[in-house]
Order: sequence, then structure tokens, then C-alpha cells
Amino acid sequence: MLNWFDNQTSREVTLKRAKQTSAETCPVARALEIIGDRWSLLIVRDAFDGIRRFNEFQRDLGLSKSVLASRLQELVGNGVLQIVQAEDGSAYQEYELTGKGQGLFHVIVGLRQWGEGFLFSRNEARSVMLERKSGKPVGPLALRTRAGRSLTPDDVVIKKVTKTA
Amino acid sequence: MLNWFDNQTSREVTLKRAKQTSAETCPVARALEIIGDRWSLLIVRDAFDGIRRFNEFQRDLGLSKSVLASRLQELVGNGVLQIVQAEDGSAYQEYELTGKGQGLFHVIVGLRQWGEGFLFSRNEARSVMLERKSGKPVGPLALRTRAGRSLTPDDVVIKKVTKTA
DNA sequence: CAGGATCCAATACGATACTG
DNA sequence: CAGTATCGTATTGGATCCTG
Repeated sequence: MLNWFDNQTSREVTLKRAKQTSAETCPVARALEIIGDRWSLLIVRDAFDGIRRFNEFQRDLGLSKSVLASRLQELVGNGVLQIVQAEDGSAYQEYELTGKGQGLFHVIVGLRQWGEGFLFSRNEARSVMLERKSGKPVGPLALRTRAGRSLTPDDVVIKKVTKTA
Repeated sequence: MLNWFDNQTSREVTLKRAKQTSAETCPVARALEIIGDRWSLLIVRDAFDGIRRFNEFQRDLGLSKSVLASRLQELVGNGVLQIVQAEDGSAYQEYELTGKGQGLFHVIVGLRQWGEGFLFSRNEARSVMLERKSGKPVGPLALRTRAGRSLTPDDVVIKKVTKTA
């Protein structure tokens, strides 16, 4: 244990981001400051899909190691991910979603549904279609198209949306 | 009408973004390429709140005009917003959500709920609390804390979330 | 008012090399 | 494997000036 300042990196990052927009009052803005960049939500999506190791994230997302390292650090610093010891014997760490991170489920599902509904042409194979054809729902929470496991559209149902006035 | 290429700006932008991540198959990634930057979703949120004019967006978000102009252009180019003539007599245009843009409702609500649930300390006044105290639901869709109108937490209910296997 | 054009600073990102 | 350090580049954003 060296200095109090040595452990401050992620906190500084958070603060630096926080002053960029006026997120004092708006929860949406505050949320976007944490996961509103190009990679963070994709990392979270992968985590929902069961990806846990540094190398898996990197290969799957195709981003540079330095960027991945810094994003993971931020996510851990913000309490979205946490580091745990590997389940097998290996001495390495793994990243897993905290409760807070799991709370992003609806956000990602919303993005997925929007993407499926508006961002695919008819010619393209939609993940929903493919999954229905195969007819075998498997695996844990899979929020993207990956071989063998996927989120059934019925898994999440938006019940009621009322417009006040 | 000059050249075919003259009207290509927004399309080029879209394509440039599209190749950054492998969004061929994943709807989440594809969605993030369109609204996954720091400003776009905040603009959409404002649009849900009834903001329609360039100047309103700029004053509310506090971003530079050039950035706002380019973001609005992208959003229009991607079919999230559309330009309409001002409702009053003024000769100026206004921006309003398309159906596709309105489809982002659940995403923003999800972000809002996550922000409210995890990103506010107990000491801070949460928008939810404040709204409940006031007890008067008013205005159109308000997804952020703004004087006089707000989204009641009961407006959106997530009904069922099943984890397959 | 609603932008466009230009210039400049900050940042994000990728590639590479290095470490335990 | 899981990073850190360094570098060069690309993108982003802000500020300023200009237009109709």
C-alpha cells in the first residue's frame, strides 16, 4: 500500500466524465455517462452472454487491448462489473456482472428490440427469425445472436406504456 | 440539383460508423452505431420531452452548434427524426420523432430506471421521489426531470423477465 | 434563428512492444 | 494469459466567424 492517490484512477475517470454534461438531475444523462460510449454496453452485452475473460472480450469485440483494459477498469470502478477468481483452477481473474450491471438488462433488451424492429432489411436474416426456426431455446441470457443460445422474444414483455396526458 | 454525390453526406457518415464494429448480425451493436454516442440519445430524450427547435436543443444540452447540427443531420438521415414545418407561423423548421425514433422509448425508459435505481445516492433528490410528492402527473412524455412534467414510474411496467435455462 | 466553415484542443482508438 | 506503456493517428468537440 503506497499512497492514497495510487488507487484513484477509475475515480478520476468517472469524475472527468461526470462534468461533461449536466447530469445532476437527469437519470438518463447520468446513466449515459457510465455506459454511453461505444464499447461499454457491448461489453455488458457480452457479459450477459456469459463472456468472462479478458481475452474472450477482446476477440469477440475486436478492440485493442489497451482500450478494453481501460473500459473494464471503468466498468469495475463504476460497480457494473466485478472481478472474481476464475472458476476453474486457473489463477486468472474473471469479470462478472454485479447486481447493478444486471440492472442494465432492460436497456440492452430495448436496444435489441429496436435494432431488430427498425434496423434490419427484410432480406437480412434477423436473429429472431433464425432462433424461431431452430426452435431450441438454450443457454443463459443471450442478448445477441450467438450460436446455440439466444433470447426468445417472449422472454421480455413490455406490459403497459401509458402516455400521461 | 447538382450532383448525385452532393446528397451523400449522411449516408457516408452512416457507412463509416457501420464498419467500426461487427454489427452485421447483432441488433444491439447495430442500434448502438446509430444512437450509441454521447449526444444522440440525449437529443432523442429531449425530443420526447417536446423539444423541437434547434436552439432549444442547444440551450438544453449545452453542446456546440456544429456538433448539434451534425448530430441532428445524422438522426434525420437515419430516420430517427424528421424535419417538419413549424407549427406556428414562423418559417423555421422543427425536428420531431419518427415512428422509428419513438421506438426508442423503451431504451430511454430503461436508462432512466437504471439511473434512478443505481446512480443516485440517498441524499440526492430523486426525480421519482419529487414527482410522487408533487402528486400531479402532467405534460406529454417526459423522460427526464423537468419542471412541471415527468414520467410516472407506473407508466412503464416490465411485466415478465424469464431466464431461459 | 438556424446553421455552415474553419481552426484548434482533447480524446479515443489501434498497433506495437514489453512484463509477470 | 492478462494486462501496461508508449506512440501515432483519427475522430470529436468547442470556439469563432460567417451566412441568409
